[in-house]
Amino acid sequence: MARYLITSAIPYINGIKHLGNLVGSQLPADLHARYLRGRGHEVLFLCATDEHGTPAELAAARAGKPVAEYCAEMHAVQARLSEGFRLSFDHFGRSSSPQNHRLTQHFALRLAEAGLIREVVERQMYSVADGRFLPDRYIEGTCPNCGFDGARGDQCDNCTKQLDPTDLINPRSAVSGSTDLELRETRHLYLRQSAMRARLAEWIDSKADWPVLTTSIARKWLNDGEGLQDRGITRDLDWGVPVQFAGAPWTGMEGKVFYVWFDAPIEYIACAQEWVAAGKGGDWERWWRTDRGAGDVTYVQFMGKDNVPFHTLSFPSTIIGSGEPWKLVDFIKSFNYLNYDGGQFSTSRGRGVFMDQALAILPADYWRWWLLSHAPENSDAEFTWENFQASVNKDLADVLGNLVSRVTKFCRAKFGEAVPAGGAWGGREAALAVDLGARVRAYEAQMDAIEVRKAAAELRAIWVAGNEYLQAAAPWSVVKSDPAVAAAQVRVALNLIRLYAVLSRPFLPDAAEAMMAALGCTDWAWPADVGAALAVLPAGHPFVTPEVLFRKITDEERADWQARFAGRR
RNA sequence: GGGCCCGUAGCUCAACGGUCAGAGCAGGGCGCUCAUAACGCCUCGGCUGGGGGUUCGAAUCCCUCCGGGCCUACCA
Repeated sequence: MARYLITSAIPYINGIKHLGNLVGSQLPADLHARYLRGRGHEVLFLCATDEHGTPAELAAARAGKPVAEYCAEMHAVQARLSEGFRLSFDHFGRSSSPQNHRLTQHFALRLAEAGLIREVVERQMYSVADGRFLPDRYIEGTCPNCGFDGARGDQCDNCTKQLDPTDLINPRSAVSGSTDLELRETRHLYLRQSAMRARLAEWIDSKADWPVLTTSIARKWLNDGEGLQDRGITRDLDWGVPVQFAGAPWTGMEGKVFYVWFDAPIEYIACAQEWVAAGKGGDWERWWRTDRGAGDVTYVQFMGKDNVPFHTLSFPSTIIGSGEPWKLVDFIKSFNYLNYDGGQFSTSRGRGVFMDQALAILPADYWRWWLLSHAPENSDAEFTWENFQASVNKDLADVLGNLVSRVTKFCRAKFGEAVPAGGAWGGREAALAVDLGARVRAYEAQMDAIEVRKAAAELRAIWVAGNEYLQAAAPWSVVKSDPAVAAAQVRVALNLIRLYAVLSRPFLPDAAEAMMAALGCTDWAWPADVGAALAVLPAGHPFVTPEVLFRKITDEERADWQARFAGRR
């Protein structure tokens, strides 16, 4: 039994996430966590909401609420949706927690003591009317290059030219529209990532088994131009972790907070402290401090590709730079983007399916199966309703659901609702055990490697093997001439259902529970020996014929949903 | 502009430089009748985006062109 620490990139607080966000981090992280638990390992699976930053403040303002109140409400909403998707976090924390405040300030202090913090005076756009500094992208104006009127201070969306806010003609605040803007001097803390470059490069180079997506993005930032740049880790905002605190080695930082990307990864650690504070665990240090027992922990992070630089460079700089024995990530699984029906998911335009809408249409398992079996691992993937309908109907309803249905109903009709006695295994049953044994080992290999699509394909093949066996054994024919042989066949088939529940549980937690409940079984032991696993349910063991596990999606529904989610939420 | 990823069957995707490029879905045929008109078997389907090169051998490595996507440091 090994120990695994698993974190999912923490979703931003300002709204309900869409299916692309879900499949990019939380869902595959949950798959991995459930699988490892199923194998009997000790797992700590953490996630949280990322609550600081300008967008949170503006979203709260739009909602007419204090930002703390807004974040508390949205955290509850996201927590509820996480439960709806059966995301099995051991704790779902908040980056605004007191634990994260303390820890973020602690890291800043340690980094300063290590000489890795420097102060920089820079000039930022200040909006007098809004009473705040504005990030570049919150300044709008006319592009000096193409004349487009809606250009942002960081880039023109029309001609894609990189801009500085001062380049814009007639600049205005994107928040209020005010043109009363001025450049003001402001002092900020920078993390001297450049000083860590060689060490980070060596570390990345040692990770030969990481996804190309992960290492190529990291190398790009390490080597591009003049190499890894120092990064500002503070901002002129109210909402966040204060930069000026008792014991801080700098002065005059009142009114500033740490940049969200500094404190957000630290929340991975703080979340473990929250987990203890919530009474769910007794010791967070054995997961995070290599001097307190975390030396044998395997730490795996899941994230979308946009998060990779922060997890491969910034956060490791923080961890390593502290000089303290914190656990460093062992494997970073990153994902490409999921597109929606020929374009991108769009929160602002309401294009695509969002987590709340998805659950209002169909139960979690339907979405989990499609999203995971189509996870954007090697390139961007695309959600289409046709594909979704085909996968759900074929894989879940026909191959798995119908198998459960045909076995239990046949048994009920011929032998009653209990595992039938009599007969013995023949060559076909032995061959099935051998075949499934090999497939289960292949499935484990893909799951161990976090090859999500390939694991899903292997699981499906395991389901299909059950239908092949039934077709070849044909107990509905055999029962007429040799009921004892048919009984042995049905006994195997009923045990197949239990085996499939155990194997499918990481992908389909609810369906797995329903299958086990129908069988009246609570033995979730992972099948080390498939032959033995096919004899767990003994003759005479009662069961209940379950309801339909997965219903089919009709053409009418598909057309309806297609129209409903095309845009304008 | 620079960098990275991708391009394989109608669709979604596999394939450490090494049998005849494979699966699922869709299409066609046959079988079965326990089951959610479900299941099984067989079958059709490819100039691996184009062109050059390296090699005994290329989907795979190199060059180039075409097409798609992403990143480019103040959105997170």
